Amino acid sequence: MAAKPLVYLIDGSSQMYRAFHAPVRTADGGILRNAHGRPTNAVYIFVTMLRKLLNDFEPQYIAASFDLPGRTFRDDLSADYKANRAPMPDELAVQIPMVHAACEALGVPILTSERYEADDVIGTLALKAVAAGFDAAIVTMDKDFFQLVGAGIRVFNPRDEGTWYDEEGVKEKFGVAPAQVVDVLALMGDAIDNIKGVPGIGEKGARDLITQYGDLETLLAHAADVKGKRARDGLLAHAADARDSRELARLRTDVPVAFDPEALRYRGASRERCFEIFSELGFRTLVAEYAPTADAVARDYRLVSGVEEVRALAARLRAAGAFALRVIPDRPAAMQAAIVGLAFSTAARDADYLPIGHRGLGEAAGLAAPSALDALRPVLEDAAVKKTGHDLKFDAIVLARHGVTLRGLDIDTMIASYLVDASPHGLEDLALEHAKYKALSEEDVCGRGGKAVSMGDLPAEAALTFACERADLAGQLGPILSARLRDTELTGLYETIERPLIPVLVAVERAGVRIDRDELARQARRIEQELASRQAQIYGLAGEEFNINSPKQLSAILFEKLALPTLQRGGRMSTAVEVLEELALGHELPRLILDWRALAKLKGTYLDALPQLVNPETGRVHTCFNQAVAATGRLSSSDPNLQNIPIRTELGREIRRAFVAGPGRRLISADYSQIEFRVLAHMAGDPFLINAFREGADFHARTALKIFGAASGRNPHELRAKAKMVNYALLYGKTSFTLARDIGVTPQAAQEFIDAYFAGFPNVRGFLDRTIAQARASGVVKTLFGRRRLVPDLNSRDFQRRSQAERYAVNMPIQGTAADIMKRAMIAVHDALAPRGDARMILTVHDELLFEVDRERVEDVSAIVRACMQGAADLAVPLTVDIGIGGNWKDAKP
DNA sequence: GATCGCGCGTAC
DNA sequence: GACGTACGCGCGATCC
Repeated sequence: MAAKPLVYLIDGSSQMYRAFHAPVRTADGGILRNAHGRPTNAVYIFVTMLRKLLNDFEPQYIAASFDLPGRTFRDDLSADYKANRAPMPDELAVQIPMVHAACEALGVPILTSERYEADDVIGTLALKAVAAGFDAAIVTMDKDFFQLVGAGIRVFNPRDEGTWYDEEGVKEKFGVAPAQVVDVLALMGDAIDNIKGVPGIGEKGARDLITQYGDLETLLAHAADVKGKRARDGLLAHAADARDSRELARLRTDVPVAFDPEALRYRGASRERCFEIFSELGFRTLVAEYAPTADAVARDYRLVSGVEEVRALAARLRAAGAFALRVIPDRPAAMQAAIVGLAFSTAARDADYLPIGHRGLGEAAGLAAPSALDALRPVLEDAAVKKTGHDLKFDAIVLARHGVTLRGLDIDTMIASYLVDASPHGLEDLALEHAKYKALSEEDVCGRGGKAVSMGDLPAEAALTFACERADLAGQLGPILSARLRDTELTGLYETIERPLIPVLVAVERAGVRIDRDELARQARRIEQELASRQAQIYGLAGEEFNINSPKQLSAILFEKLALPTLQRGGRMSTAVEVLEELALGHELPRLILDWRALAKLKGTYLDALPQLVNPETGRVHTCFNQAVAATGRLSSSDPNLQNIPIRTELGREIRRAFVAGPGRRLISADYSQIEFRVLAHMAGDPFLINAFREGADFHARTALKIFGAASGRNPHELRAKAKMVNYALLYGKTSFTLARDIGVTPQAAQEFIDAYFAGFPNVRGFLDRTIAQARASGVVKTLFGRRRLVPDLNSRDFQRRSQAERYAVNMPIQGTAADIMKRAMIAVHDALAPRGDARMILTVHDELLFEVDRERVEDVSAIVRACMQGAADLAVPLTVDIGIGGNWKDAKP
């Protein structure tokens, strides 16, 4: 017998309700929302479920049924029906039209009824479908539907991997046959829908009684024989309620709705509609999936081969006066990559690809790199010919390593996009946002995971479209983002700080830092011994061996086996340092764990990792500075991160001994002193703070004096330490609660410190209040140099989101202004040192610059560095710079 | 076997 | 619930 066609009937309203209440939270603890702050969590989960269903079962017939607002026949049956149900939350109600739209877009027809609930529509259609020779699958998590199972009808619960229920499944899950389900529901009632049921009978009792007596009428007829006084009394007194409840629980199967298979035929998703509504909803991965590809767009992407064609290309680039480019590398690290090819675009949907390093089988493995680059060098190095790209620093570094100095940098679309809005700004994201189509990803071309190959392993023809598209898109996006910069008054910031910084970072990354690998190896050996001895002690105290690095295993040992007090930190058994510090007072083991962890961290993150990142070409470590990551405008460092090398503990600081100057050279470390507090003093215009800095006073001691008074008679060192913490608390928008925990006083006392601070510095309070008020009105906060950060949540009703936004709002202008100043200093220092050739900048760590300098030029260079850094901004307070000199980074710290 | 989120820890 | 900005390691769950 041929299988009958199967129709899927989705219980839309209940699926949506459950999707809304699913315990899914975003990182900030709120529910999912789109860019406009509209809640989208229920839509997201519903859509995920629906797509999985469509994907897994490829249904031929499908529909989703939804309730409409308003009375239904059940309200007429019982005045109390659903009286206990809270009204639908607004945040769910606003998602209903979006769920409907998503169903339509995905090709799933929607069914509603004025007078009946979605449940009843589904019940009726299921029966009619069976009568018409179909099988039916009811997609729901609601147990009420078990009553319909049998004779071609099954229930599918889409939760987790999904579960199918036939008659046997219902018996197993619910304990009775489908025909008995209504009777069980009638007895047990439903508190949420306000179906009364019978007092004294719960779920288990109801199931047992119906199993024993077969059905409700038989049970009621024999009510007097029922064992158990409560159940018996309940049945005798509430027979009528039980019968009424049964009618409420019974799904109607006579709703006036026609079963029209053609109306229920799955229509397939509409790419355009899905792209449109998922864009509106802000579902990035889905937007990417349904985005149009560029196939439909007519593009002229050409492969360049032969010396003549390269010369012609160079001439065209020069004639154009400006172009977009992309270097196609054989690996992601700029300081190691070889050039596989170069892509150029001088007009939208038009690009050339010059392959030079393909090992593939294509006829054009490419020109020899030197001759191709020689032909292009004049135009690449000509500052009068403007270059656009996406992450120009990368192209510039790779080209520089191949002997070409990229000049005439114009628009970097990655940085421009980041300045406008720090949300994702990969070229593919920007293509979707601005060009409205899906760009080829490297994965599309090279494969993903372990099977991925390098661009260089592909024939040139295979890389052609990808490469040309990179340059083409950058070229198309350039003017768009340039206009966005103008609209947001960021052109000046871009042109005076971010763009000139690119060649500085190119130089710093290329210079790299010399590493003493022997020193690292010595330290690693010493730490290994320490680790081994502590490990033995730890296992001894624990009474068994376990993985100390596993928080899970560790908490099992500490809190279960040794039954140490679980100092609650947010309900979870944390093994974080504060917790272990406290436990260490009562037991020997936590201290050993802390020591072990500190040692393991040093070894794993620094001592073992750093030597592996030494570049074989240069013998140095070349970190990558990312100019488009940090929300405040700071630079970040990765591969390796050289901005978190230990300094606070003596043992950690030792690692800095391995960062050394080359022969005949010295390291100069130049730190801005208290730059963020100076920025605060300036921006707040506080006369007392400004004077403190002008007089060169000890800043924290001065604040201590102001907020605690001179007459308190307490230890001034202690007061200074407390004032320092209050100062930092202000910078980060800390609350009295956390400040109290940090400085070991009550929250009330901490609040008094904060109050005293604001009383002493009324301008600071005014500045912070003003910043938040302006941000609330405009949605952005700004630094002194015009850098901005979006803070959309300042008007959120959610206290937590709002408070977080307020902390962002007060912190960003200060941290960001300090970052602006440092960037200006870097440009100035670079410009001053570049022509000399006796000194190079090799690191930047937020308020510190590190230089490697010829030994006999140290004094000279120190003076230049100091002058450039101190002159990087004209504030109401002086900027001061502390300088230290040494053969390694540890000794050079002032 | 690769990937990803989490807990934790380092810096400023 | 409670401190801003980053990056990276090891673990272990999950996906394939």
